[in-house]
Amino acid sequence: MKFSKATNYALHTMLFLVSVTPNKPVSVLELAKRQEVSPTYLSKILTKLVKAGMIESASGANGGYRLNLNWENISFLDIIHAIEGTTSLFDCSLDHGPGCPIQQIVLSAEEKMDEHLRNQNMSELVKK
Amino acid sequence: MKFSKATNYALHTMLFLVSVTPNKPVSVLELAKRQEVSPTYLSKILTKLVKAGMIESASGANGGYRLNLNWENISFLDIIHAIEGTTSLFDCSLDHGPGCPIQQIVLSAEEKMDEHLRNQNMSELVKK
DNA sequence: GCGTGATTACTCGGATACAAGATGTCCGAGTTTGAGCGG
DNA sequence: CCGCTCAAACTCGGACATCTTGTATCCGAGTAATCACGC
Repeated sequence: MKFSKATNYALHTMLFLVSVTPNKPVSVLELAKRQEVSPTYLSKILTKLVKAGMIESASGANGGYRLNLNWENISFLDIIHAIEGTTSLFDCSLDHGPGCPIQQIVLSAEEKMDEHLRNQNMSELVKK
Repeated sequence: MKFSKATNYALHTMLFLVSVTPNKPVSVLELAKRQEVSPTYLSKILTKLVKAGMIESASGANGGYRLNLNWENISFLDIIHAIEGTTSLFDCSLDHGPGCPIQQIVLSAEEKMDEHLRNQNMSELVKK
C-alpha cells in the first residue's frame, strides 16, 4: 500500500501554484519540468484537479493552469481524494455476521489519518 | 491506495486463531475454507506471519498453525507491517531543498493512523 | 491602421503501450502422525 | 506386544501464470493569442 506518484505530482503542483500566487496561468510544460515528469501525463492528473474544482485551465496560447478562487480552503485530503478516489482503504468483503470488528478498527484508523489531512490546507502550507 | 487482500486474510486468520484459543494447530485448509481463498495462497501469507514471530507452524500430520505465546501483545500494526512491509506510504523523491513540507505533513498523518493501529491488540479484539 | 486569415502555443480526450505488483496455481521436497504388519 | 515400515496428512519453498493497476506515450481535435498581409 502506497500513495501513487500521481498524488505526489498533484500535491507538488498545488504547492507550486500556491507559492507563485499571481493569477497568470502556468503551462503544464513548466510544471512538468520542475517535477521531472512527462507533460502529457501530468496533464491528465491536472485534469482531475480541474474537475474537482481546485484549479482551472486556460486553453490556447499563453494558457495553462491556475488556482481557483477557493484555493485557501483546499485541504490535503481534498487533493488526495481527487486523485486516488474516495473509496476507503479497506473492505472486509466477507460475511461473518454484520459489522466486522476488523473493518471497524481499520476504518477508524483511516479516519484518524484523514482528519489530520483534512486540517492541512493550502493557506497554511504557503507560510512554510 | 488500498490495503491488499493478503492483509485482510492475515487479519482474519489472526482473529480466528485468537477466538479458537486452544493450542491445537489449525490446518491451512480449514482457515482457507472460512475465507474462501485458496489454501496454497493463504499458506504463503501465513508463512510471513510465522517469520514475524506471531504464529508458529507444525508440519506433518495434524499439523497447521497456532498462535505464539506472545499473542496478546500483537497489534494490528504488527500484522499489517508483516504483510505489507514497513516502508512509509509516501516518499517525495524529488529534491527541492531539504525537508519537503508535503512529505512531513503526509508522514505525520500516517503516523496518526499507525498510532491507532498500534493500540489495537489481539487481547482487546477477542473480547468483541 | 484595420480587419482577416494563417500560424503558433497551448489544453483535452481517447486509445494504446508498458511495467510492476498483487493474486493465485503447480509441483517437488521435507516432516510428523498413525496405521499395518511381521516377528 | 513391540518395533519396523509405509502411507497419509500436513507445511515449505521456488517457479510460474494471470490479472489488475499505475505509469506513460501518441495523436487528433479544439481554442485562444499573436503575427502577417492586403486593402
